[in-house]
Amino acid sequence: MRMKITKARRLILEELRKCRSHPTADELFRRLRLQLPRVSLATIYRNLELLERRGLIRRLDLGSGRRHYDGNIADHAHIRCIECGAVADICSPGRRWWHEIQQESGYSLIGSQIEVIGLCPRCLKRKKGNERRR
Amino acid sequence: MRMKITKARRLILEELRKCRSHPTADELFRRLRLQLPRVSLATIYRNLELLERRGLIRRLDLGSGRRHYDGNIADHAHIRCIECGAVADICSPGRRWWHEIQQESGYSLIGSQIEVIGLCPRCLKRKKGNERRR
DNA sequence: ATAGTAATGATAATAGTAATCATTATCATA
DNA sequence: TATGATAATGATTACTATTATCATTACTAT
Ligand SMILES: [Mn+2]
Ligand SMILES: [Mn+2]
Ligand SMILES: [Zn+2]
Ligand SMILES: [Zn+2]
Repeated sequence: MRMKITKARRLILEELRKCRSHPTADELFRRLRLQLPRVSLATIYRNLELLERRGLIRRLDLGSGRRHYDGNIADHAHIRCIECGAVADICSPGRRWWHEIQQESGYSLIGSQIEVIGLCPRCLKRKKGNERRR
Repeated sequence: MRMKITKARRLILEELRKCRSHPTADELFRRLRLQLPRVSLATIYRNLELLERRGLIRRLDLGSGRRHYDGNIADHAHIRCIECGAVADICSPGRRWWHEIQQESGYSLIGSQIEVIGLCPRCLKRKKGNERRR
């Protein structure tokens, strides 16, 4: 089954490759409607699934209830602010660790989903300010 | 608000500490009903949330659609078989990496959720067998 | 034993994602 | 460029895991 290049598909991939914000399906839907007003949310989901299966994008199952999508398929991990939800890139733990777990677990490794949770610099600052004020 | 020790709560924690299989809420529900036939699924969810907030268990938001729970709160990561869904323990990447990302990202780190995906030894074997047969 | 209140069971509500289906758009071929 | 096969779409519904609601029950400090 070959993949046709449709307007929605092209725009979704472009948007994901352009932005660094790891949007959800709904965020992409709202952005895409500006250029393609009649697009359906179902089209967003279907294309995200297809693009992920083709290895053109990454799907992030963070623990926030909604999935995030990433146009950057280079090896990297993510950090999410527990306060504002922002998702940023971080570097992965090294190849060393990867080989270790492959040896120890006996699994054949396919991919990884590594998320670190914390407070982003902005929220950290705000929280500290609030504490001082009390 | 202090936490009362109820039958359901005690049994959930015992089951999670005993088993190594990282069950979902529904799996726990079915197991608990053998000992507590009138228990409600809502009770399972409420207790899991409470126990997680108290730091007595861990909640795993893997990319499988359902959450898994872990009675082992020692520092470790997880590996999930993409074929059969089995979730096993692996060791975390080292403290070194943790410090690096704290420095580089500027975040104040709280926790991490690290999942590696692959094929478990059993599924790997089965798949190889099938290929040979073709 | 009792009073105060946290927890429960039953059930409805929510929300994100997936499925359905008639219609439309894409694209290899002529 | 026109055509035909079929992949993709929009609109809508269905599904499923989790959360909220609320009257009733079970804990526990006194
Ligand atoms: Mn990223
Ligand atoms: Mn574990
Ligand atoms: Zn933040
Ligand atoms: Zn397996």
